[in-house]
Amino acid sequence: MSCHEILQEKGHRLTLQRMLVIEALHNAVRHISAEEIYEELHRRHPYANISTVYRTLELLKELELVTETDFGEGRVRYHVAEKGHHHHLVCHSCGRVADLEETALHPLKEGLLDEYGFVADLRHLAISGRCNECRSGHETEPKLRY
Amino acid sequence: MSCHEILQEKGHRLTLQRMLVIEALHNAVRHISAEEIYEELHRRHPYANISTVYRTLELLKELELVTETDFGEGRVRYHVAEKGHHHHLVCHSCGRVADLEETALHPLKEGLLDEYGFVADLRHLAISGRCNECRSGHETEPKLRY
DNA sequence: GTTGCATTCGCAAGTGGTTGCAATAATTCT
DNA sequence: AGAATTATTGCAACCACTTGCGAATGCAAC
Repeated sequence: MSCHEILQEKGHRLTLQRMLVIEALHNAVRHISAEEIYEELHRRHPYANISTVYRTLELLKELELVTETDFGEGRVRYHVAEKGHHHHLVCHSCGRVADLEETALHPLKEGLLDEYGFVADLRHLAISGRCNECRSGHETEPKLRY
Repeated sequence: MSCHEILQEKGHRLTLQRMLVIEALHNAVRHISAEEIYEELHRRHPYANISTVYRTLELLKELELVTETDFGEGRVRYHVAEKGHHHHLVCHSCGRVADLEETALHPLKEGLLDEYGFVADLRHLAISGRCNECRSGHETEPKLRY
């Protein structure tokens, strides 16, 4: 089911602004910022406001259609949930971002449920640290970011 | 070794502002916000500015003397590192915050090191989710917060 | 197609946090 | 103790994001 159908089904209105935000999210190669989404939106709808972008992102998060990740840039990035769940390893030395399979956190999740009865919401987590390349002294420019 | 000694040893100046920020952090019962630290500082040094608080906190973080945790309030809270390391389980239904021993994340940390050679920096993490009380329908007012 | 109405939007102001810069003050050297 | 040096501060402007509010609009009912 598409984002549009889910929005409509839950009683939310399908406005032009929302459709353009969803389109920008789908067209994004990797993780996109609110500002970047706004640029796309603004190009085709010059009167649109960035607060609408933030409100739409908030709605899509609640509906679990997009996930939000803080890579430590001072701004947050968004990703369409259906494109696949994963986490990230962010190196604070070189900025390199590696993807981590969702299953890597399943043991922790199960542990928290068994021990504390706590259902952890671990979606699109960014774990910061120091990557193998930087640790071994071969600091290189990372190829993949965000 | 005290915060004061560590600052001085690393060549940082011991200003009144810094001493008052450190004092506020040590006096805090649990996790304190920058605004709360600023109130303490302002009471005894009316010309002090909140940017100094943020800059001091940034410095203390770099020296690993304080940790920063985002409980999802829209502001971040700080805690003296030497008071003990732990993580937090934050319920997004009732706001209850439970402490989680540092060791609970050791298996994950070791796994990331073995599999990816990645040294994860997992300090004072806030894991959001739904707590046992809320899941069982007995939603109560939480006693402990932050 | 028109009407009615709740939802959504644009705007402007506000919040938490950061930053560039000139003035100030902690430390070092004499 | 006083002068020189340079880290640190206060200030003001800025950034990412949020919010209150009145105006606009998508949608449902006729």
